[in-house]
Amino acid sequence: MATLSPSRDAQSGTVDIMLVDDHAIVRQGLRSILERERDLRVVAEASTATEALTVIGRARPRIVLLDLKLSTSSDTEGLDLCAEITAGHPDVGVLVLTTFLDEQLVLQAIRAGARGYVVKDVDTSGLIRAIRDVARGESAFDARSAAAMVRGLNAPPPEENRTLTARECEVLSLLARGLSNREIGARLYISETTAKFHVGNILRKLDVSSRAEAVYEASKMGVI
Amino acid sequence: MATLSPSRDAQSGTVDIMLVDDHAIVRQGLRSILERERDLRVVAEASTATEALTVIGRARPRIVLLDLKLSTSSDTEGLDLCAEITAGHPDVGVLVLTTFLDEQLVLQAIRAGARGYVVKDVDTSGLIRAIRDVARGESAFDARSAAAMVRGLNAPPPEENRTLTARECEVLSLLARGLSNREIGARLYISETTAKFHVGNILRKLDVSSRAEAVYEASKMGVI
DNA sequence: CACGGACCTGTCCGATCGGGCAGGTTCCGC
DNA sequence: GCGGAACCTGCCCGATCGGACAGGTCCGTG
Repeated sequence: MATLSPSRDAQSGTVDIMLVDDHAIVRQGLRSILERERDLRVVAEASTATEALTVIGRARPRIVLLDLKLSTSSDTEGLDLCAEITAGHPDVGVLVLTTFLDEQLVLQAIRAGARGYVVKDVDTSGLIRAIRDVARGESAFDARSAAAMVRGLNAPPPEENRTLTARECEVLSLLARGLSNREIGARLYISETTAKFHVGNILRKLDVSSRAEAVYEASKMGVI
Repeated sequence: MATLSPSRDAQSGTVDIMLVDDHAIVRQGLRSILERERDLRVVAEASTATEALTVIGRARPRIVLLDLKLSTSSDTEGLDLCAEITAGHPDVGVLVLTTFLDEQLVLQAIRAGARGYVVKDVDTSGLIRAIRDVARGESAFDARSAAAMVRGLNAPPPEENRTLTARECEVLSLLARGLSNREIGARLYISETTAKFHVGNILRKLDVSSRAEAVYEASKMGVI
């Protein structure tokens, strides 16, 4: 059968896939799932970005299944790899497979040339459908990713890096110290409801969705 | 009638009070509440620690009503002032009046020589009773403060500065980036329940009660 | 082998959080 | 005077959090 000259025909033939994930377990799991499909074939694996770039030239897959995990260490490694692959191999479809949903990440992945974005908790059939879609040259985004993408596209346009009001800065400094809404209210002589109101505005302006995230941002901003 | 030689008699006479609070409004409010009582008299006010130490020598109050607010800036200023007053003026009773309850703060205040700890949301009569108690040489802690004190005394004895396990460090680093339990679980390939379990242990070991506080501690620890 | 420690999982519950809705005041600039 | 912004307040709701249960595995030490 040989790996020579893999089929690039859109209609038929085997879809050659490369798996990129730093966990061997995950790669093995994906491999066993995908190889149950007669039209899918895993032709290569890689656990790092550099390894992926080395292997992709020889394996010449049609699809790269890329686990975009912002692991504890680097956040952009996966996105950079995605960009490099799509730049160097325009005929390869990168399908981002990630553990969970992040609006910004969906958009960044698209900018990096990804042709699909699938959250890992989709069922097996969803993943396989996505692979076939991308292999046919289409895009593949599951419902949640698509929704996130739309939200992300709608939000950022006017998404001012809004500046915090004086009061909000006050609240942020307390919030950043781990105080609850009730405690913030007590310290500022305002009601818990009002503290919550300010916190809500801060979350919106900092573009985060939890106070813990806000504390993280505050620490990066040097507010603490 | 003169302020000369204020009565130090335990049984009778006027109780001279000094107010220490950085908010003029609060001082005014306290003054009007206290002066409705015929046996209470506000003889001095101060808005800062240094001012308080200057004024106390001339005013010679029996009671110092000290607002121990860990304002946006300094956390220990109030406690330090409390310690200085009780050291330099052992016949003065310091009654800590604070916005909300904090177990550690109650204990720290006691160590700093405070003879009472009243949370601001007690009713007026509770405050006045506390002042009269301290003036009589007794201690005055409202029910909630007393309960907090007991809890604080029971907890800390073996309170190890427990060290985090490897897994907990991993979780902390994600937690400190503002991730939810679900997200942490997803990234570590464990269930949300387990993530929650680790977070719980981290909170206990760091001696905090919310993830936002944990992020704050983590930032101080340089974990971020 | 038995024990403890680290890790993993689940369920239940009350408290808090975050968002949405509907108001109010004050102050400043047009 | 008439917006508009910043601030303040209340009520509702579903989601998440944090704590307290009650289990389980694996592994290294005694």
